[in-house]
Amino acid sequence: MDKKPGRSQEPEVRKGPWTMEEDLILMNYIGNHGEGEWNSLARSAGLKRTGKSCRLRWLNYLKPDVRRGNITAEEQLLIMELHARWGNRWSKIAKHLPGRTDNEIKNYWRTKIRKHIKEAENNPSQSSEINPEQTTSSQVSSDANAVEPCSPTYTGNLQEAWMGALPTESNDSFWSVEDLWYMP
DNA sequence: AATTATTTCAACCGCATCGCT
DNA sequence: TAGCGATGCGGTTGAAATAAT
Repeated sequence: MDKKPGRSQEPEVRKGPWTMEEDLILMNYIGNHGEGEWNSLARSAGLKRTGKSCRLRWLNYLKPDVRRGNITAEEQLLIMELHARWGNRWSKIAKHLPGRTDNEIKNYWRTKIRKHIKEAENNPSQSSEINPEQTTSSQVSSDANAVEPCSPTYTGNLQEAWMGALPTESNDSFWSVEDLWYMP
């Protein structure tokens, strides 16, 4: 797999949290060239990151149509329904939740829903709010069967795309992605 | 106010799959 | 068709944030 590109000199590879500067570089590069060919993208953009890392950062965080903020009750129901159907096929599930990433859904499941299941098991009388075994197919089944993933293709104007996709409750903590789009 | 425990989530890792030669 | 590189996916980790004591 991760083959060494050069035998003689090992390229420096950064790991860990992305800096604002790296985010900017990645966004600028993708804004100009589009996404894809992640390894060469990482090299050409001058990022000391692996292509994998760039892809993950873009898809899970920087991409304009990534929705941030709380999972809604509808989304939660949908996640439970789809998980009951497909199991841990997070990317498949994510395709039915526009703007949500597989990573986000996976994390959400592991933290919130599993916790509720555990609580429900310990306390069956209070388990009415969330019950993953009780699928609510009437609400979501038709939608789930129509597999129409939102198009990830590069449209050429990322900033417009981002503005259109801005969540209304985007008062998230720390510096946010929208801050980056307005940087010179 | 300080310390400890718990939760959250961004990012990494390894494996599987795909497409090209 | 085997070999190889690129990409995608799911599991896992660990640092930061938050809650509890």
